[in-house]
Amino acid sequence: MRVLTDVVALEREFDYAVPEAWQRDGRAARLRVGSMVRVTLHNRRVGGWVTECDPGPEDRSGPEGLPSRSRPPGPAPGGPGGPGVVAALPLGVGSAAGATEPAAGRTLELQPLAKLVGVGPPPEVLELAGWAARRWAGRRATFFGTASPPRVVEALPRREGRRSSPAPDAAPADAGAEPIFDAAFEHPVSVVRIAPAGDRGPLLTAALRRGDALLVVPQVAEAARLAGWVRRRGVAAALLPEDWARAAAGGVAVGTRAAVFGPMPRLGAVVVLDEHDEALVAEDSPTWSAREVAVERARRAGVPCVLVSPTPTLEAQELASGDVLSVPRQIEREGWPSLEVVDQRDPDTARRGLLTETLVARLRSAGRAVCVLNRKGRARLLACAACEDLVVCDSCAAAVAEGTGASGGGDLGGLDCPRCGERRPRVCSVCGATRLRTLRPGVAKLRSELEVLLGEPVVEVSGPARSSGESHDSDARVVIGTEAALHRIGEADLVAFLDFDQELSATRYRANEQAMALLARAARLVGPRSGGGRILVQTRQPDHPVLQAARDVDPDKLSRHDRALRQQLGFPPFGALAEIAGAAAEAFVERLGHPLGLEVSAVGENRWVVRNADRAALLEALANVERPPGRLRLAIDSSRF
DNA sequence: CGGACAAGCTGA
DNA sequence: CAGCTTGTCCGG
Repeated sequence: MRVLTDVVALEREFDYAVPEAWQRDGRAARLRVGSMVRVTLHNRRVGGWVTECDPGPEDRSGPEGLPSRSRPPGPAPGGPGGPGVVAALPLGVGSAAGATEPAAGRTLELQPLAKLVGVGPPPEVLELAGWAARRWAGRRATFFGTASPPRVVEALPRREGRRSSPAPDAAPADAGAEPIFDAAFEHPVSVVRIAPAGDRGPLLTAALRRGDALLVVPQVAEAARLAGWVRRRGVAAALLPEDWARAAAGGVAVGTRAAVFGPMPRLGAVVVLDEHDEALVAEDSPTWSAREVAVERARRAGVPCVLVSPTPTLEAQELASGDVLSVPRQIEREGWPSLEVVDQRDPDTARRGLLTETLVARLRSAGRAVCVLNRKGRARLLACAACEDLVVCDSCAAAVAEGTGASGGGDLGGLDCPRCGERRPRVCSVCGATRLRTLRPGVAKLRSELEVLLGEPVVEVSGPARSSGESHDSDARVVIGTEAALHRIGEADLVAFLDFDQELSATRYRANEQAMALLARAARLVGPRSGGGRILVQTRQPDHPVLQAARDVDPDKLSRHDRALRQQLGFPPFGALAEIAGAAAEAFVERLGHPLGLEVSAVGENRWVVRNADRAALLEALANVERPPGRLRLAIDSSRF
């Protein structure tokens, strides 16, 4: 048995013997490509996946995972046309060496497999994972892990039958628009644009008609809701990752981004909902995109892939080679709220700062309202939770910020002085307390000012996750917070962006799409204009392409604008860029060298950005670099640039 | 990745 | 030169 271990840094595969006892007790018969096993490696037990059952005689150099000088050029590991399972040699210990093979081949006594853990990803998913590893220059074991069941699966259950055929479409409201939903499934890849409050039911129904559909959404909560929706229509649905075994038995499957590596045996179609949502792209390296894996999976299975969004990304449009299917304009328009733009350049308006007259008037007359003030990044000011003293630098007295190199979750990271670079532990130097409070003067001050203006409580909502302590978000009629508030509030009548220029002026190449996505997110919160849903945007750029597109309910207008720009500047999806960081970054960049057209720039200690207008060339070059040992973060097409 | 083992460093 | 640290190699 050839095995890829779960030792991520180890791309090489190793061969193991099937213990005699396994032949007798039936375990040998359960072994197949994808099976999860434990093996002995260098005096320790590690997990792994069977990648080949009949590896055949091998020359001593063994299967190399990485391209190496000694290996003849051939198909990439995991790629199409990879090693097929060849002849039927009897499974067993040290299957006889082929007569033509070098004698060195089988003199090695193989170690036995240590344990059969359970069922793993099916072969076609392993190959897909291998493809993804190459595409995002990551390790196969990482993706194999993503594709594996969350808990040990000893055996697959029987497939649950459809309890009944899908109910006929119960919502004939946009019957006139329906043919496009079926048409979407007649192409290998298509993009369907449906307004935030538009009805995705007919599209999903069309998906279910294709057989075992895979439905991918950005958020966990949404996956659960969608699975419920499918089940209510009389169709059994596995919710990934929990129902991994059930999904492996067949049927409709629903899940978030990792679900694109789900074990479904008879895919009929793949649908990605809200494909614009950044949650579909892994934040940490490898920065794989579920949208793209979905397309590749569907392609390999020979089934259609439909990418759905109120505001389709250029990436999606490229994958579908251009066309965006949409409902008639009037219907689409109805699925967006009304948009009001306040021009902050107006002198009378400007005088009031962020709390403009229009804003206050709309907040007064609205039902539930959410004010969004984006203050991304780390807190600027910290105060001691005990003595309320401002935390300042010991040597220069400048206000210190949260360290940037901190490990993320750890609150024991240091504090960095932005002025003199001094670093110190995260404690109050006056009283020694370790609990510090972040001051976000922007939001805090506005909250109290707004409270005075409105004469009623205004609650600040912040932080990405709702912590158990504060559950009173929903009590106040008006809340204020960062973008996170949009994810924490379920419903509202009005969303007001107090300073949208923060979004519009961001220098990230995807800034426009991200700003539009934010409006779409707000739109879903407040619902259609017919139900009173409205969005208010304060800006100094009222004619910005994003706002024009939103005002006209014409997302394609923005796409055309952005496409031209990105094409010209060589940004994804036309050119490619990658961030290379970490201790091993320098070695990696060195090995990468300077292939044709490659632009390499150092952007800090141990950090490089490489770009190439020729997208395929850069991806290929990155995939072919033999990974140096050490920590390496490789973010391909990261949207942070 | 992490164990094994070799090469280098320290102290008496 | 033992005893320990640091570095490099390699795994079936």
